[in-house]
Order: sequence, then C-alpha cells, then structure tokens
Amino acid sequence: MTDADTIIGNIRADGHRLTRIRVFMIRTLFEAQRPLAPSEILTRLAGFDIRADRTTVYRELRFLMEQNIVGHIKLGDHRNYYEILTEHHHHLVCKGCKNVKAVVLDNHLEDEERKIYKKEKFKVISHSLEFYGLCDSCLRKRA
Amino acid sequence: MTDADTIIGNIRADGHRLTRIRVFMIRTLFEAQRPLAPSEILTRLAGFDIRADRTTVYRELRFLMEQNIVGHIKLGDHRNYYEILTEHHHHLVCKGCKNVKAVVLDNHLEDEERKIYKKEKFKVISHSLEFYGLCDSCLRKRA
DNA sequence: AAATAAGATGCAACAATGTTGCAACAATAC
DNA sequence: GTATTGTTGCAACATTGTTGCATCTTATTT
Repeated sequence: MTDADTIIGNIRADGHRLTRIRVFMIRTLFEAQRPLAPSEILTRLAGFDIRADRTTVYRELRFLMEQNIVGHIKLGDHRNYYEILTEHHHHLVCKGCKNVKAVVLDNHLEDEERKIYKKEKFKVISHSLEFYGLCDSCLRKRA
Repeated sequence: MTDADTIIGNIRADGHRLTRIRVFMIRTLFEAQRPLAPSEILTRLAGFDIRADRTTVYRELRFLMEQNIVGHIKLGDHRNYYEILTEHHHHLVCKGCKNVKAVVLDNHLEDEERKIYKKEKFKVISHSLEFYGLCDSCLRKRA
C-alpha cells in the first residue's frame, strides 16, 4: 500500500515529468477510493480548478497504465473505469445505488488458473472478477 | 443445454412474436459459439442477406436479456458482448489472437459470495469473471 | 536566468457505439 | 381480410474514445 506522494516521486525518479494534470490525476484517483471513468476524472479535476481536455485524460491514463500505476476495469455499464493498482482485489457493484466497493478474497483463484492451464493449455496472466448485487442499505430499502 | 429451436418455441409460447430478425439473431448467437458484439451480429445477419438497422439489434438484445435468453459480458475492450445463457461459465480471452473460449469452473464462488455477505452485508446476485492470457497456439508462437 | 530539447497539452476533426422519437410496417388473433 | 399491437428503419442526437498538429511546459544545460 503506497500513497500518492510516493508514486509521484517514483514517476520523477523514472525520468518522467511531473505536470500539474498528471499530479492531480493521481491524487484524484487515490482520493476517489473507487474506480473512476474518464468523464468523472474530468469533473473532479474541474473541482480543483484544473481545466483539462478529454484527450489529455485519455492519454494520461494510457501513460499511467504503461507505468503500471493504474489499472483498467469494467463495471457493467458501457464505460471504462480506472483505478490505482494496489493490493489485488475485486469489486462489489451495487445494482441499487451503483456504489462500488473493493473486496479482497481469501481465494485468489490460483488453483483454478492452474487447472485451466492443465485442461485447456491456456496460460492465465490476469483475471477480472466483479460481483453484482445489493449493498446493505439498498437491501433494507427493498425489504 | 437447449438448442435454438427450443428457445424460439418458448418465445412463441410466452406470447412474443417471432420476427425474421429475432429468429436469425438467436440462431446467429447460437452458432457463433462465443460472445458477439452488436456490430458483429449485424455483419453476420448481413451474411444471411438480412439487412437490419443498428437500432433494431440493440433493441432486440435488450428484449432477449429481459427474457433471460441472452446475457451481457465484457471482454476487456470497449465493446459490449452478448451470448446465449446456457450453463454458468466464464471466459478465457487470449491476448494474442483475441479468441474467446468458454470454461466451466469447479469452484462456482458460492463460498466466496457467502463470505462477502457475512463480512460486508453485500448480497451477491451475479458475478462476472474473465481470464486473460495466452492460448496454446499463441504460447507456442512466442516460445 | 535564458536557451534548449523533449514531452505534454488543447483544439479541431473524426470514428464508433449506443439512444430516442416517430412514422411505417408486419406478425398474430379474430 | 381486418384490427391490434409489437417491431422496424430512419433521422437526429449523445457519449465515448482517437488522431494530427501547432503550441506550450517541464526540466536540463549553459
């Protein structure tokens, strides 16, 4: 578990530039505590009085993915979401309030991935697992 | 495991209409043996000499999802994919040739879902799990 | 502190995916 | 065959994501 400043320092150490937008995008993704879509990032940057172009956000996300700082996931709608890569985790997506919460499983699927290699000769590199359902507060509202 | 004709019969029995496009979309999704994106469905329908509008395909997919005939999945790119709902399964997505193969796991994640309910009070209704990696033939090519 | 080089940015234009309203049409029931 | 209601195509639009290029910034060098 790292913090935003450490990551920002590493980017610098790796010889990459620290631009205003780059720094604030990293902080924004950190503070969000959940994956963000590009349009959400734009809105949040605007909240810091940082006007950035759509294009820049997309390009910066690609850069942050190449640096293995940010990862890409899907949450059931037609958008792409991005989040800071920390501990390996999955997501609970509430169908009611659309909230997203990270969850760490005991079972990391290594057994399944090993079986897949034996049976199918398919070498798993990564996986994505999202759970869809209802969070506690939405469950109560429906009861 | 059902076949296309059974599904088509059930739609009829449920009081829904059997239109040319509806019937061919079901057959197309069946024969594909893998999830299809809307634009791919359009192309395949054209192969049967069936000209359909984008709009119609989107609306028909929504209908088939409401009927629980078709399910929606993500495969790592920015498109939405649809497939006939049969046995519960997951997908192996090859990063090399982009091929997609269905796989049935021994572990159906019920244990994990039960633990999630206990720990997080989050009631899981469904999940989506995709594995990304390299298929046998792409592995050999890189070796 | 100014000059430089390379990377980052904004803008315009475009491409693809997906949605909505509405008029015309087709599948079924009668 | 006619009526009813679901289905379809079309036009227009909204959103997401990409590309080329001129301009500006960051960080280094002098």
